[in-house]
Amino acid sequence: MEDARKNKILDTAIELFRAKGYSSASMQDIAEACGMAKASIYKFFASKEELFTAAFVACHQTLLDRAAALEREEAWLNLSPKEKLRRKVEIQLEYTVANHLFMIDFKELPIATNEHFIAAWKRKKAALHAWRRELLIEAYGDPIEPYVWDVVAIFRGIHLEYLSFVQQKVIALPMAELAAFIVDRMDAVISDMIRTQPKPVIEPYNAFYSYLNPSDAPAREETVRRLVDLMDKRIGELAKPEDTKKELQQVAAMLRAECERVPSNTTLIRVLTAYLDGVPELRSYVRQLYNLLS
Amino acid sequence: MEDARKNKILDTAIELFRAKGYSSASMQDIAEACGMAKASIYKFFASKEELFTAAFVACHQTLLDRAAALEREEAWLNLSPKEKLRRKVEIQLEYTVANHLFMIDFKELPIATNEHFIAAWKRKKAALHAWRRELLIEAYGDPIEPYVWDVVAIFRGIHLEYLSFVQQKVIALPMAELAAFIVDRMDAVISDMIRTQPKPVIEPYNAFYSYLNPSDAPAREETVRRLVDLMDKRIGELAKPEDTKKELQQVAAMLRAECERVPSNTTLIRVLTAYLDGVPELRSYVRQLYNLLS
DNA sequence: GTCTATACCTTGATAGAC
DNA sequence: GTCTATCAAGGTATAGAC
Repeated sequence: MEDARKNKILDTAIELFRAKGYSSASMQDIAEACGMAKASIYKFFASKEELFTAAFVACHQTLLDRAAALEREEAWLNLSPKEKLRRKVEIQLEYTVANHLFMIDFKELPIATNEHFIAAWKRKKAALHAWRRELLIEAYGDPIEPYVWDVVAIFRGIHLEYLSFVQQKVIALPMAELAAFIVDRMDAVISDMIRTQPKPVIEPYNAFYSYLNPSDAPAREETVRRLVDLMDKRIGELAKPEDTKKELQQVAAMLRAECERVPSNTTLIRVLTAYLDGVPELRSYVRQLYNLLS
Repeated sequence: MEDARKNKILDTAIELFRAKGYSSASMQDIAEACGMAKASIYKFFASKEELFTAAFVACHQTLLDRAAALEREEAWLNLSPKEKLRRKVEIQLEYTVANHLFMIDFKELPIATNEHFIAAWKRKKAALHAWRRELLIEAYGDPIEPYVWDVVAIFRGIHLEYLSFVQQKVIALPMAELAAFIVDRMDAVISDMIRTQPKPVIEPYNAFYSYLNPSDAPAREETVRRLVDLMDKRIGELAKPEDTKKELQQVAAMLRAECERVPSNTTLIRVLTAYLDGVPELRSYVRQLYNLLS
């Protein structure tokens, strides 16, 4: 049976990657742990990167499967929205504790440049992202729609931070209680947002494309455009003579045009931003613009 | 001037580590970027790990320095507590954007087993952690004291999550506004916690253990002191005869005295802790204490 | 299909001329 | 102090006998 052998390699690889990380877990280690020769692994997986990708995908499937199974349980429909949310958070906590390696940023890993892996990674990331959006909408309904990506971000941030404490084994609490605690905090954040209606930070447009595709060119251009719009608006509010403001706005317009041109003149952009940087009120805009363009 | 050369290596290393990560930035790369031979680097830094540690330390000093500088500004005292908080959050955001590599978990890196690095890492982590606690206490006052570590955790989680969006260049907002947004969300979480008084998840005891670090001598002494205090208090709450508790508290006092003496008698410490370890309720304290002292 | 043995490469680190 | 040249270690991946 070749499948059995392949699965054994995969399971062992998952275990070792989890324990030692990508770089430190060598093919040699995995082969030894499987009780076979290194060359045999290469009969099933063409490279270490492909093996890791397979491990990554297999691991991620688990969470979504478990969440789906939850909804098929008999008692599920009788639960309150909040309790449903809590249950799902609990599952997510448990899953993430076990699969921490596969949840973090892969920026540091050599595999972060492997195209096959990146494709798989993005797919899973998007699925998780959409799933989180779904469960928050289910729990809190339409009112959070305008902020939903901010809500997802805040939820994920809190979740991951507590997770690191769990990882350090300093939380003497069952995951069920931790999940309840997190949900209570989310309650507070969300009801406040619904009441005060702040301007969302993460716009749907960005969340949509960028989470999948951080380096997506059109998305970034759109972001730059919005930032320049904001800066333009801010200039209008400055306590300065009208003609000064007019001039600053012209500079902003030139900057905007230059950013959209392909290829853009980086020297001109530098000069224009340097000019705007002279106005203290605009400095933080300019800085963020720099960040976007670099 | 040897210092100039050393600094050049350090700056280049920081740049390359930031851009490519620890593993992918080779000494070869760094040497080439410096315009010198690889062997020359080894005249200044004994190993790659030491170079990385130096880069890490140099980078971290910046944030705390900048925060300290902020407080010396003239207008500082006239700001409201909330505005002070917002300003500090802004600085932290800007700093963290620039030094992302040095802020993440190093679990995946080979350097995570280097003792020198771990010591430096923990020291900086503890300093940042204490700083965050400080600024939140300053902004919200004593009422948050019981939850302060949870508040810090939630703040850090939200902060890091938004940071990843900044990193992905999808946030069309100056850091000043993002900081204000985050502070508003923290407001909601905190006033809710003050109102509902939930049981904290992260106990001060745990916070010490995970963040205040054994390798930093003064910090460690303080940690030990607080830990013994906590243990002393716990002894007072035991359901035991008064004279038994009295005796246990005497042992704790001796332990405390011995820990503060330099050099301390490790055998005596072992004996004292072993004695306290006989009381089940104190066992987890003893274990952590042992950890701090090892 | 599975093993042994090895080719080949990239690292970090060093020796030794200048 | 700085270079060139080189080493040793450890990694991925493969060739070839069985």
